[in-house]
Amino acid sequence: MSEGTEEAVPGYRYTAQLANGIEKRWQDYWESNGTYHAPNPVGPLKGDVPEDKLFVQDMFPYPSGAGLHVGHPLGYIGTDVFARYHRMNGRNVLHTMGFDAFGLPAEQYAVRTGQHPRKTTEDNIANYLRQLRALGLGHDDRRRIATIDPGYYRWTQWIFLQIFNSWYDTRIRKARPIDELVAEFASGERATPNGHMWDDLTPAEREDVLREYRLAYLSDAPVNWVPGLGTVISNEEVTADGKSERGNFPVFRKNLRQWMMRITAYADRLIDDLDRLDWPEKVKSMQRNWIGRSHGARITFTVGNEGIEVFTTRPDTVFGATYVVVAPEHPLVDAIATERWPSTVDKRWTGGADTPAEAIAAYRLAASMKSELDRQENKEKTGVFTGAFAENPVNGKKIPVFVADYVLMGYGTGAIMAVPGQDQRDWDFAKMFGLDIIRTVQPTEGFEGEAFTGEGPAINSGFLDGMDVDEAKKTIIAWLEEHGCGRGTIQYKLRDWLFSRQRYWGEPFPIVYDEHGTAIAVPEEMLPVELPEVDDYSPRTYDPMDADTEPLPPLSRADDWVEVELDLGEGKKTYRRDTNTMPNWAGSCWYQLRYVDPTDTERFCEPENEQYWLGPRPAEHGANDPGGVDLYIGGVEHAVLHLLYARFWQKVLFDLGHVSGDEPYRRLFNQGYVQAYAYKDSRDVFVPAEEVEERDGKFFWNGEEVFRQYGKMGKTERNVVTPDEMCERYGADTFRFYEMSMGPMDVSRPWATKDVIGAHRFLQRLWRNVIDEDTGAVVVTDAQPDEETLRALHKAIAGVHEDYANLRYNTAGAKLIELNNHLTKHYGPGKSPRAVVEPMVLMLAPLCPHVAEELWTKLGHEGSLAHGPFPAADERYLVDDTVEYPIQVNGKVRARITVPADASREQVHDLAMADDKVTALINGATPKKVIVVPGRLVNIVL
RNA sequence: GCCCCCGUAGCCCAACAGGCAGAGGCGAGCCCCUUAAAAGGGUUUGAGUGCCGGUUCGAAUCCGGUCGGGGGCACCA
Repeated sequence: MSEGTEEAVPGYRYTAQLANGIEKRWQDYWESNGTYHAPNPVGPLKGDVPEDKLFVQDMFPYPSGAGLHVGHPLGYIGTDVFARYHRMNGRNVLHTMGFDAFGLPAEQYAVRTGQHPRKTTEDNIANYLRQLRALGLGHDDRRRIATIDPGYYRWTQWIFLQIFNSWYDTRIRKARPIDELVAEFASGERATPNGHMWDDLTPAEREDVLREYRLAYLSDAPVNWVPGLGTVISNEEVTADGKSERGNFPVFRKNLRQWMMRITAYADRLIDDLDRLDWPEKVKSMQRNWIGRSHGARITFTVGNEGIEVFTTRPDTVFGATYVVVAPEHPLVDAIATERWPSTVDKRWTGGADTPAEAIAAYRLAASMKSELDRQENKEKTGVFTGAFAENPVNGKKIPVFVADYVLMGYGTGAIMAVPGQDQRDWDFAKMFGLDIIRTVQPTEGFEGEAFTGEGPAINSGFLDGMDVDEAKKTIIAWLEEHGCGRGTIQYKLRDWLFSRQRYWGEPFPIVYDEHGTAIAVPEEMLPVELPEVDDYSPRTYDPMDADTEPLPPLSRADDWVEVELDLGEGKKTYRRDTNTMPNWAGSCWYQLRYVDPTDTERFCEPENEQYWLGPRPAEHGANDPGGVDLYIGGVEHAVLHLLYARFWQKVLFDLGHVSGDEPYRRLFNQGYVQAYAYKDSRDVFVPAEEVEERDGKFFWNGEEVFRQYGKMGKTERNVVTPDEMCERYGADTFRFYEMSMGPMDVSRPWATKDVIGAHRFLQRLWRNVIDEDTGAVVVTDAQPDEETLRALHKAIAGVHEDYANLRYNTAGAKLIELNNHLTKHYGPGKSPRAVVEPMVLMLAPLCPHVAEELWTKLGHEGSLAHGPFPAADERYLVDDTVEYPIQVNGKVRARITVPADASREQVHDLAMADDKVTALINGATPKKVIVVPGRLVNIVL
């Protein structure tokens, strides 16, 4: 490179190099001055706290080895801009970021390399912190946490014990300490399940009773076992096609003793409280859907000496039940199946078998071999007759009982009454097997479909005839209850949360087992139960298809750790530790509470601090305010996992009196994704996106045509762009400005490196309006800005205020560009009035904090602008003296008039009618109508 | 199959509560600076809002339908 190249660029031009210097300097300044430290009311972080506070939170990241790409910081910068804006307006703003650092990738990396997962994870965190710092995020670094820190997971374990040691009192719809339940049993106020006196039960027997109540409990129910991963997973982690979300392995239902969380106890509150949250409708509806509350009835159909209880959401259609279906796994199937077929049996019903027992056995076998996917893809109805008939309790009609796999054992009672007239699935089955169809709801006029699921009057339904669906439901439920053959009930899709995993890199359970295998809580003062050092981090994994395998957790091999001598009140005894670990979600269920009081060693969070930052504020947010983080930004992918679990924990803690609000996140916002183009060659292999050239709408790499696709940014796709590169090429402020100006926060958009230059040029132009590029001197004038400029300034202030407050950073940025362009055009470089430049710099600060700080200092101000002032708009300059009205004639603009802003409607009308072009068009006729919209336009209708 | 969101200039996006379709950026054209170049400056250019219909004095905006894209759920009784 020749020396001449350098000469061309003025010494004080805002180049990437200059920006990088400024950025580094301000990052150091902020750090050493604790600029973003937010004081707490009490405790180690105590300080003067203004009443006006704001808690902004990002969904914290898992620190992956790949580091951040340009998509990740979109939300982080978004929260930062919001936080900075409010901080400049005088609020006490809590904004920080920690790490959700337990998890599979670190463990798998450890398995491959023998490197301790803590080492890899901490290295990755260090790299993340370096990247985050370079972006100039205004985090309170005293509040950083990582879920893997023993000082953090001590409290995760503590909360687990709170949940373990409590039960849900359905009478008051609230969790209570388990001791209070024990007291009820002991006093006889509540009877034990087998009728024995509480005092007569052994400790193990008592524990068996309590297990049915505890909100965290051991269960032997069927769970999702993934041999390919060597662990069990929760329902929420199983994809729609029955695979594991991670690894995409087959999932098998298997009975295993596992930890469960009784989240179902909270189903109603989790649904009902959604109405009190300022969340995207989409997320709310996903949660409603997942919890799946449906109102209906359970009705008993007698079959010989047995009674089959069915669940239905349409008890009003019971007169139209023409058969009953039970799931293949239903426990009553064998009891009700008859010895042989009735003589008149329909051939289609027998599955070709000689007896019902044979038919059922063959059908069950076939059903069990079907994968989840088969069941879903092949919706052709199948089933066999049991030989038995059930009696419909409302009319005594005998109807056949079938076994069919379109009824699932896991939902409702595993049995249904089939009403083909009003249910399409039943219709399909009835057609296939030649069963009766009775309509019990009058279809609407002209209805041509099969099953009718709409509203209408009841028909063929005895005493229900003529009633609408709602009334018929109420009436029949009352009838059923009166006659003792059914009752109204509510059914949920939500299942209890499977809470244990067979992994190494997670929180150990603070539980030990005595010689009877009874689970005992580790006393609080012995927390945290730390992870032991092991030689082998891997769980035993198996052939992904091999369902007949058992989980073998890595911790179970740490013999010295598993066996532990403790004195738990009975003298020193040997106990065995629980060898499972908690799922990845545990640490993120409560981290907002720890951000509030990160260094507290006595409690997970002091009540004063919790109330200040997270407590309900009815005065501000209405009487129903649940409290919680003021703004929580993250992707929509956690809609039913993290966000449901966190709400559940919060409610338990609230019930037990540990927190003052019953929701963790008052306002949720889903940011969009930054996506990118990727290119594949003719062999379907990705090529480096950066090296692809576009010619005439086609794409080429190394002279060969390649094909473009749009999607996520990733290593595999070879299209990753990192913030590091952007900072190096343009500086962090340019990167921030560009990323925020790509579009509104909630919209996904394609990354376009070539567009970044626009943001950079803007900052260069703005810089040039303040600083002489050759000398570095400040060049603003002290002249009074003219009227027009003041109007432009105050209009910008008003607009930018509103845009920042509503997360419309793209338009805020545009207004700043507009204002700067006005200065350039109006005054020329270096001649802008200080009175306009200063507020402009302040308004720029939330988006581009480094360059704003630098200019603010150069303009002669001491210290940081992080805490304001933020300019306020002067109303006087927001209204114009005159307004230009377009005059429409029959909706088309034909003329324009300029009138004083305070002209009355009549004056505008008269002036418009007097306009030459208008009079020419009207040509003496009387208009039918003249519409004057004040401040907008005039429309003359001829 | 059911439910939700989105379609504005070559591209990314604006347009308050129906009122002149354009704020901003990229690109493109032209000019200036430059030996040259561009991560410099200036200036110009742009679509009638996917499509059809309705309501209205007036529709990108409201309503109905349709096409295209994205997402969620999916035999949940």
